[in-house]
Order: sequence, then C-alpha cells, then structure tokens
Amino acid sequence: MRYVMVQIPNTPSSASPAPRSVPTSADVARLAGVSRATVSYVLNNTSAVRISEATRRRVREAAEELGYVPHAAARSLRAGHSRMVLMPAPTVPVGPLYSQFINDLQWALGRLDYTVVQFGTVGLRGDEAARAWAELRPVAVLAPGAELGPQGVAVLKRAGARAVVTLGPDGVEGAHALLMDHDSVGHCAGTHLYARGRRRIGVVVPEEPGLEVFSRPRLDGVRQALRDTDATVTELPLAHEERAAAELAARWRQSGLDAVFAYNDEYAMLLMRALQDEGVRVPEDAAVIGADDLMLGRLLRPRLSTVRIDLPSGRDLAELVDRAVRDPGAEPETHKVLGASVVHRDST
Amino acid sequence: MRYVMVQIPNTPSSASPAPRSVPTSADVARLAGVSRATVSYVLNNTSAVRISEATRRRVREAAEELGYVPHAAARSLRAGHSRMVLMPAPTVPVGPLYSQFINDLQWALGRLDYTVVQFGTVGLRGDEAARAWAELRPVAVLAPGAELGPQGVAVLKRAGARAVVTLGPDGVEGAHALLMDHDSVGHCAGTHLYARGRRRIGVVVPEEPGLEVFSRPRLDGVRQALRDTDATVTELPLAHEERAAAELAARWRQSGLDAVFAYNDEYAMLLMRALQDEGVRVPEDAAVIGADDLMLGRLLRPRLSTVRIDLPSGRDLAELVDRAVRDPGAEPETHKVLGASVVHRDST
DNA sequence: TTGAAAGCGCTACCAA
DNA sequence: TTGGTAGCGCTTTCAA
Repeated sequence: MRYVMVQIPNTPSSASPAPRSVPTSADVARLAGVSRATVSYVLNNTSAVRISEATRRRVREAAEELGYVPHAAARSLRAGHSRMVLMPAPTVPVGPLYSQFINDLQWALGRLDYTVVQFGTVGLRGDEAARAWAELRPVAVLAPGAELGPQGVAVLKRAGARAVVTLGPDGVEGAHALLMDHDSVGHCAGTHLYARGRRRIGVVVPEEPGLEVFSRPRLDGVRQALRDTDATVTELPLAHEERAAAELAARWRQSGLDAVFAYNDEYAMLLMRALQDEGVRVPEDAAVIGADDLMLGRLLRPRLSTVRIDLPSGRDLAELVDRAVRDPGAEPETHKVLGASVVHRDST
Repeated sequence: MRYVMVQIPNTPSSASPAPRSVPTSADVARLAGVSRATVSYVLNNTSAVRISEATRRRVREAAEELGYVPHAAARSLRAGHSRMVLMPAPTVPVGPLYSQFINDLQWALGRLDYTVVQFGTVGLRGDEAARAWAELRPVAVLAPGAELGPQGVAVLKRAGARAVVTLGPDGVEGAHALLMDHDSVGHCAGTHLYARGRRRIGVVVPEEPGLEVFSRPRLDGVRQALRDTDATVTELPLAHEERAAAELAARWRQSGLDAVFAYNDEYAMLLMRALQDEGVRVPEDAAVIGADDLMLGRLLRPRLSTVRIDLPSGRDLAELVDRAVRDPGAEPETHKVLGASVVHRDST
C-alpha cells in the first residue's frame, strides 16, 4: 500500500511577502552608516581593531533589523579554507551502536569548532564520489574505506583536504585509517562456539545488499578462529524474512550443523525462532550466537548469546582528526579500533 | 568498558608529498594555453559557445593532469544560488522505516539534480540552528518542525531558501508542512484495543529524552480515540531497560489495566516479556500492541500486534520540494502524510 | 577609529 | 572561436 499525499487547504492569511533580496554586509554597512570593513570587524569581534561602542551598537542593530546572516561560501572562499568535516551519509539503516558513535563524533568535532556535514552519496561511486566531495573543499573527510580508493584519497588531498580518515576493514594508502575489522567479531564467535564444544559451525551471510562489507570479514574471522582445528565452517546465505529463515531451519537437521553464528542479533533472533518452530532445540541441538548486543536479545528464551562490539569513542576520533588537520604532513596513523567480546547467555 | 585506540606503526613508504596548493581554473588555463573563460566553457559544456575540438582536448588534459576539481563555493557564490537541500542529521537512532524514507528522498532529489546535505546540529537549538543553516544558503530546508519556529523559517527565507518544509506533528507559519501526525498512530491503537473489548488501557511513554515529539502525540491519539467512551487511559512511563520493564510488570495486576499500547514494537517486546515473566498472560490478562511493524515482532509468542506506519514516498516529497523551489511565492502546502493501520496478530 | 580596495575562484557578458 | 573582465560576499591589509 502506498500512502498518497492529500493537500489540505491553508488559511489564506499566510501569503508570503514579496521576496526581497538577501541582505549582505554592504546593506548592513549602508544602514548603519559605516563601511563594510567595520561591519566585519564588529560582527566577528575582531580583537585587533578597536571600534567604539556606539558604532558597535549601530552595526548590531542594523544587522538585526535586516536579518543579516553571513554567507558561509563567501567567507570560506575568502579565508581559503573551511572547518567542514565531510562524511557520506549512511545508506543502509544503521544500528543504535553506530548511530551513537556518529552522534558522539559530531558532538566532539563540534566542540573543536568543526562543522560536520553528511553528504548524500546516491548513485555516484568511487572516484565520482570523491570528486563530488572534493568540490566542497572540506578540511577533512571521514569515509568508509570501501567508498574511497587511493585515487579518491589523492583527489581529496589535492583539493585541500588536510585529513582523510577511512573507517572500515581496510586502510587506504595515504589516508589515516580507523580499522574496524569485523574479523575480530567472527573470531570471537568462532572461538566461543568451539570452546563450547561445537564442531560443525554455520555462519549466516545476509543476502541483503550493502552488508557484504561487514558479513565477509565476520565470516573470515570465524574461519580464521577455526583454522587448524577439527571444526568445519559452513556459509549460510539468509534473507531477512521469516520464510527464508523457515527454509533454512527446515534444512537444519540434514545439514548436520551444531552451531551457528548468525551475523548479528537480528538475524540470530529470526533464525532462532525458525529453528524452535522446527523443533530444533536451542542450544542443545543448535547453539546460536548473534552480534551487537541488542537489548532485544535478552528478551528471548533462551536468552541470546552475542558478540558485543566496542567502537572507539567519538572524542578519540575527533582528536585524531584535529591532530591530522593541524599537522597534515604527518605520517598517516592506523588504529585498530573495533573491540569484540562474547556476552555469554543461554543460547550457546 | 571503553575501548582505547592503539596506534599501529605504518610503513614509512607513505610519506606525504609536499602539499602543493590547490589547482584552480587559472592553473588549468595556463597549462592549456587558453583563457580561464575557455576553461569554464569546456568543463561546463556550455552550449552557447562553440569551442574547437582541439582546444577542448587540451583543456581536458590539462585539468586531468593537474587533478583539477572546481570549487563549489566559488561557483555558487558566482551563480547566486545553489542546489543544496539541507536537512538536520537525525540525533536519535532512527528505525529502518525512517532510514529508508530518507534514502528514497535523497535519491529522488538527486534525480532532480539537488544535493542533499545532512547537517550535524549539535548543541545549538532553535534560532541558533536556523542561523547556522542559513549561512549555507541552501535552496531548500527540510526539518522537523520542532527544531524550527516561525522565526527560524523567516531567517531561512530571508537567507534565500526558496522552500522550507517542516516534517512532524505541527506545521509552522510560512513553511510547507508534511504533517506526520503521530496522533493517528495512537488513535489506531486505541480504537483497536477498545474494539477488542479492552477498557482500562495503559500507554507507555518512553523516558528516553528526544522521544517526546512522538510519544506525546501517540498518547494524545489514544485519549482522543477513547474520549466519550467508558474506557480509561493511563500513562505508563518506561525506560528502555529490562529492570524498568520488570518493575512495571510487577505493578501490573494491582494497576487493574487490561491492555497497553507500548509506544512502539521495541518497548512492546520489552514489556511483553516482562509481563510473561511475571505470570501475566498475553493477551488474556493484558493485550499488548506496539507500532512500526518491525520484523522481530512476528517472532515473539504470541505474535505482536502492531500499528503499521506509512510514510510518504521520497519521490512525492522530492516533487513537493522541487515545486516549491520553482515557485517560491506559492501558498505553502500542508499535507497529511502519515498513514497508520493496525496489523492484528496474537497479542491483542 | 574607520574606510578604501584587493582578491579568494568562478561564470557570463561583451568584444575581438 | 577565444579572451578580457566584472562581480558574487566576504575579510584583511594598508592608509587616512
């Protein structure tokens, strides 16, 4: 069902006034009877210049009266630089964990007097995207490494970006890297399941597009953890719907698996329910572990074991950015920032 | 536990080259041996002017060689306008529904050649925020009405915004409004519970800050639906944690309630589990209904009834924006765009 | 204490 | 077919 917009008649009172043109500092100067320079001094509290209190007041009042707002583009054009930190807007719905991280980061960068802008990257990819971002002349760019090859980094730097930081599994030549290596998540899960005596281990790989960047490393992490053991690892493609889960559950017994790392808690809940409906006992016949430590996992019966993920604090990242901006010549830093630890509950 | 960033030594190979200055169109012109005007013509494919193919190639190669990227601020300063549509970045984690809506919207606006920018609004509020946005001279602004009084709308319009659209429960004088009136969600739930024979109805109100904009109207909607009936409505503050839910459940019997609208599915799941743990039968002793129609609600037993919410299509909104931009003098439009319908499952 | 003016990078008008 | 140049709004140096 698609909802259709229905217009509601407005009160006719709100007829918009004739759109005057946007007031500039020259307008303010004229109204206050001073020069544009003086306006600039007053409104920016330039300390190097002393302006009489009377003039200040006149300027302020004029600005107020006209509703003057400075023009950011003109300002940064003149200044030759901006304080804009650019991030691509997330394209997949992002969990509470990452949301919180972004928020902290914005706040922390705000404290350092940067302005965070999330840029909608639709359609264009790779170097196209880098070009589009470069046009904005941001002072720093934070982006998933996958969206940004070495080329892209070069373009951004040539366009004056003093810091480029990649987030994600891999770093990129020339850029700082926050390695969020989801290997460790899988590794944790695999180790845990093995320690619980499981040997035939399935790993859910979501079929939804855009999740590969996380799901691949998680799978690899499990493989890594179980290399040189007697355990086997089986890839289990799964779409995020009940029917798909039911089908997977129906094939469970014949698969001979005894445990599954379900990519994350959402898929884990989906699968666990399907298994239970199929009569497969959890954890006896099938151990199930998710990831992300969602509140909801605790509400299931059995309570869902999970891999808890720790992201770096927004403050730390903000400081990295600031450091990089202040000293753009410095060696790119690489940080491993993704912590993973098992929260053992009842499903494993 | 806070995760601490640990630096990993880099290969010394990646010493960054001396940061040359950013190439401008003048540099391209110089290298190609033409004027800046010609560069502009070529790179913008200006159709009003005919440039020889040889010159075109020289210019393109020069631009390529220098890694030239045009300067968006300079361009829009010169043009006197931009195609930037500004939205505040969401500050609370936002569900898959709204995420999808934002994505569609970005895509649709992209198709119409607008650039969507989400602006981190941290700390500053009300008119402060409007000022900050106005500095960017966006052609249109989409914002939750709550963040934007009539003052804010006026500021933005004076700064040249040709369309201001508020999203949320209330419209704002002078702006277009997409009324996302969560009343209707509550109304739906209330009506449904009443029809199922319930008379003493609780309504969960999350204690988490930032959710009031949704929770108040939802509560009011329930009240509205049950006005002039023999049913009572009781407000139930609840934090998003197990302990809080357990406490609420412990008080359930003595409260005399026989149904609850739990704000959304997440709170509903939390509360339903707590009620069951307390021995309260769902739906016999307590009917529970959520909202948002999350996949996970179907996995519980009993399956969770819910209010499904329909947002407008991103395309519709994009077209509204485009229309408003093209004809800024037009009467502001007001649309009711939030559809709500009950999905009846087993918990009510 | 204030003003005049240059110039940031770009496009578009007019002239050659 | 191409070039010269004015000017978008702002800050800042230099002069008055």
